[in-house]
Amino acid sequence: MIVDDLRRTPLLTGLTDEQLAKLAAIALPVVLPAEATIFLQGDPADAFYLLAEGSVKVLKVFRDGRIATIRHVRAGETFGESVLFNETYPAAAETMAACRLYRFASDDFRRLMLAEPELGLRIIAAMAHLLVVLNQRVEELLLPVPARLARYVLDLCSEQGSPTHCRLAFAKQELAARLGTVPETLSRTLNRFVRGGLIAVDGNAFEVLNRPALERLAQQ
Amino acid sequence: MIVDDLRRTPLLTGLTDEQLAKLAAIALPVVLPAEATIFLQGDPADAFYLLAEGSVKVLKVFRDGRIATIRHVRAGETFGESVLFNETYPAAAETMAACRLYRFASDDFRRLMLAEPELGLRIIAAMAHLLVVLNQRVEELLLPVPARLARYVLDLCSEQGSPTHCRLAFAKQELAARLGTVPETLSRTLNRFVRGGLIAVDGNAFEVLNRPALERLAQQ
DNA sequence: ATCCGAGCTTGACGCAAGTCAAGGGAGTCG
DNA sequence: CGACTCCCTTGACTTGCGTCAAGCTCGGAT
Repeated sequence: MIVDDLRRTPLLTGLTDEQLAKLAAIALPVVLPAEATIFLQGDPADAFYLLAEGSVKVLKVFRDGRIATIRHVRAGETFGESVLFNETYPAAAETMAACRLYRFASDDFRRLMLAEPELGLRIIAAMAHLLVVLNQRVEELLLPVPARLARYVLDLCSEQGSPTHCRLAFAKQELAARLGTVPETLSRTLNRFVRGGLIAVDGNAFEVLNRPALERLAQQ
Repeated sequence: MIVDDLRRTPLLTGLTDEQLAKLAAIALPVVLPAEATIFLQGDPADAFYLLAEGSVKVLKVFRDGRIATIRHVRAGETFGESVLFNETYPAAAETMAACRLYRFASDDFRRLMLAEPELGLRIIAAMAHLLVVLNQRVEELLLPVPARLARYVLDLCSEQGSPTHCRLAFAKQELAARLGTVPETLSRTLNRFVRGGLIAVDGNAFEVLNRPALERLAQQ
């Protein structure tokens, strides 16, 4: 049931059943397998998406084939919101796993927003969050790789609710792309952290051993 | 007159006099000299701003004193919009010249937005634009300095309406910060461009001599 | 078991770009 | 007119990180 998916979305909690129903009326369910392209950078943009289940990455592809991941989208989050007032997508999106998502046509959504101002507030909240994420990304890219990695590990821990343990949900090369670097450099940096006693690594599981040092590194 | 300033803002064109009056009612005029700090990164965020006159830069300051400019705000643009749903500012803002600006308290604005959904659309448009800018910034930072400079020069030309000529409105060290680099590197890169016959430089005025080559460079 | 391939790691190397230090205008002040 | 400052430039040096090229490990297919 579409409304149930919408209700489960953090962004939309607190909306009335009536509001959710109106939203559901313009939501187009989409099901995609893993590694599917949802849109490419520069594509004409006429819709944004809500990810109900699965996992998606937003990325930039460069002329020389390099790929940089901007963000990983998790279930319950939206992506492509900027299209509400842009004519092309500023980045590409592709699925990392099988996904269920909902597509909202910008026109429909804009119309609905005028009738339900509350929805506008929600979208603004989503965009504000995105702005914060992008701001972080800009800040990170101005920092050396070890700082980026330290930040990522600390964030991952707090996200997974443990002060010291966390687990990567994807391959390390994926993490390298997310950090704006390459697998070789990630491997070396991780190694240096381990030798320095900052963290312990077991496959995709990380353990923070020296949080203060890691936090110091994250600052720059 | 506040309403006149608002009417001149591209973002707000098309609003009715009544809507503008309501906006004006919650706008707090602020006058600042050059080089004044408007807010710092991490400051509690309870307002965003519309720049009526002057020029402002949004920047990040790092522990080691390095400064990176995120964007230059020109008259008629807003900044700090993300605070509508965030509790702190993600970057700092300071004036580059004497400025007249209007401060909008987030609470006031949110209230007004529910009464005037149209305003929500405008703010969403502003945020969508910001998202595009930040996206560009992320993309740029993944490119080498010459590519960033090439992009900047090309953008500056098109912004100033000439295919070949443009003029920098501020010191070169300011440009270096905007490009995420240092004056020395900018100087050398500029020099290489000149020696390669890509551009001519006279003080703060640039002339594009070989646009195709510059565009190729801008790609990567 | 054996083979294979994907993902990860390691080493050697090169280059882009940052740092440090010094020197050159150009404008402004006394 | 010098002296000061600010901005820009130049040179020499250092280093972080990407590239290229091997190995390594481990899980799946046969």
